[in-house]
Amino acid sequence: MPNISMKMLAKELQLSLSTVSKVFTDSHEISEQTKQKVLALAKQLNYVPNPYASSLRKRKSKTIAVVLPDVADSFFSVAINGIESVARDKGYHVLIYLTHELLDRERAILSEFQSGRVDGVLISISNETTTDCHITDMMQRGVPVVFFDRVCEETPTTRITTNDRESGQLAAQHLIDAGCRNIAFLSISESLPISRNRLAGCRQALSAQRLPFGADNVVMCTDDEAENVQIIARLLQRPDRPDAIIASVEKLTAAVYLACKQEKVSIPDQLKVISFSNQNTAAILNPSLTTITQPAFNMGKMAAETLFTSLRKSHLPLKAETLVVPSTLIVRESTGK
Amino acid sequence: MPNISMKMLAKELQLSLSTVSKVFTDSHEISEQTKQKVLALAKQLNYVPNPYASSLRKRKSKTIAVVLPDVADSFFSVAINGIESVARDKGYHVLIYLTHELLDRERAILSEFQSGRVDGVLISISNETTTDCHITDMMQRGVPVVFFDRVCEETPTTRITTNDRESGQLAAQHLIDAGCRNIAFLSISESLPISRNRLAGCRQALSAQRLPFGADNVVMCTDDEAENVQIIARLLQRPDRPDAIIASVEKLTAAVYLACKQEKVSIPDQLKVISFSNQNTAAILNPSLTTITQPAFNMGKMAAETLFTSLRKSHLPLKAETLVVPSTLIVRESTGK
DNA sequence: TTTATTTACGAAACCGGTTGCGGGAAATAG
DNA sequence: CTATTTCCCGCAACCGGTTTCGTAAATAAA
Repeated sequence: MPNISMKMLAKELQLSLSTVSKVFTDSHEISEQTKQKVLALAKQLNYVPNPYASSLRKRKSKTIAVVLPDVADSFFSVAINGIESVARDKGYHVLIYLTHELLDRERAILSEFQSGRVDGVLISISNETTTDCHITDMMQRGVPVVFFDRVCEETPTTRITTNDRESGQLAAQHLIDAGCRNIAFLSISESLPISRNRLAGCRQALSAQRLPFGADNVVMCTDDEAENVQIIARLLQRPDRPDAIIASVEKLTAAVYLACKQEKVSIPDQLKVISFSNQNTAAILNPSLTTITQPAFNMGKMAAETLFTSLRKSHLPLKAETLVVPSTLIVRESTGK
Repeated sequence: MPNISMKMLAKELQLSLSTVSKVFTDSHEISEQTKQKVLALAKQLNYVPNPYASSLRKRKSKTIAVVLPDVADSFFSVAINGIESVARDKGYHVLIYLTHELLDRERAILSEFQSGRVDGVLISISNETTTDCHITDMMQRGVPVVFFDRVCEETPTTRITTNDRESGQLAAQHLIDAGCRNIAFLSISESLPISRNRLAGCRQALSAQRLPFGADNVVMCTDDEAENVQIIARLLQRPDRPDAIIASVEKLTAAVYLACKQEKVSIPDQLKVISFSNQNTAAILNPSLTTITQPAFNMGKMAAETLFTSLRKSHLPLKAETLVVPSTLIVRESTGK
């Protein structure tokens, strides 16, 4: 009895259920006079239609899923802002799911979407994800997918990325210009395109200058910050200690600074540091951090807009293309002097 | 045709629809043999039941809403982690909505929940929210609500908070112990209990020491960082410049550091700073930042657990009580020397 | 006046599961 | 050899909107 239904509106107004329903779709079959009566009562009773009844019949949920490795990350949380702003605008609802970088969770989450729960999915894959069959399976079931940031390059759908390769190149070039000759690249995955492309760009910049860049220059990090501090500390203890570090993702920043403090390595005198990061504390770090800042809000927004456009005209499937929103190099003290 | 339904399973196995349905509820009315047959085919075809059909009939959605002012905030993003972990565990789905500190949006969002879209709501109110009628309305429609962090103290439901008052006191006492006598408190709202309680604790600590703390010592900030920098800069230009600042929320931290840099005020020599913050960059700021760190994950987790417990036994409404998870003072350099 | 058309609304099927109830067959009891 | 119970399963109503189709009344066209 708590919630009011169309049936109750209909009975109250001596109208049929279907007439009331048609009022809410603003059908031309209903006279203006009747519409006003129904809408007036609906407003008075604060009527809100049951979304699931509608979803069931219309076979669309007006809901999308956002699947992320983690939300405690400036990039992802700002991207959510972008997504939510578009969704609200278009009248969509947003379900959020976290994989915590686990492929199994990612699979389990996506498998639930084969039943109409969502009209589409925005996903940034986990760093364990090297195959895409769980994603293509879902697409074949009719659930459109748009990747953002952490994409699967071979999956035939739209991908929103930033210019990872150019950014890696830009970062390395910036360090070279600052006089660095032995640059270490901190990675979190060998398979993720963002990692690989940023690394590739970095490598390209170095080889263009005929600077050496071997396997030793690439350091694989983990998901555990304390562990990363140790990994970086060992890097700093090497006889051929690097004179610069590129942190390929935001969450490695703290580990770099902490390892430097621990090993008494001074930034930027002994080591220059640049990080891919959206942290708004970059400017107030000690020293302030030079960053490659990704357009998180716009990437989220664009991913959502792309998906909604495809949903509106569902005969038009998502093109297998990569849309690139460029990042920005923000030079601060950590690469200065 | 893409999605398979129970009807298709039933036809394939020469069983009735209801029999198949009962298999999935593990009904005692169905023989073990039949169950195995149905489950085997379901697994083979990768059958996933339509959640909205079920929601419609059972009048429960297995979905909750999380309503937040913003997600680009360490506290909220970590709290989401806590919420999501519990939700996943209990088989619930999480819809996310952002108010951007706008009461109107908060109202619009909640008004949609009167129709069975969600079984319950977790909310942290906007700083414009001073009345709770949009919330009590929803509760009266049968949608349970649990507040977390930014609560409405007078609304008769469960609230999860941290010990804001004691934390404010602790922060002030810590500054007093460090020799400060003229403490400024940066607030973001006159009405939010978190702001008021933190301020009250601060005031209490000062009056206990017979130290003055008037209206001038409380500085109201805005939602715009550049503006906040100016506000704080003006504060630092006062003839009776404070010797300490308490930033009552995380997002004020950067403004404080930037204003100090701009005004060439040295932390902690000329000004000690303590901030309510969950930022993991606190330790690598210059100087590292003393924080009151809130148990974000556990608060989110507890809010979700409380809601789910109430949902499981729906005859037991949520008690109008406040559950307190204590914060931690982490002393670093910004209050040192 | 008759026929064609438009307008405004209702009846009923439908979306895909859920659930109360009824009944036939086999098993146990009397 | 009946009477009762138990075990399995199907029928059908139901959740709350959506949509197709039919139709009576009003209006236009012939």
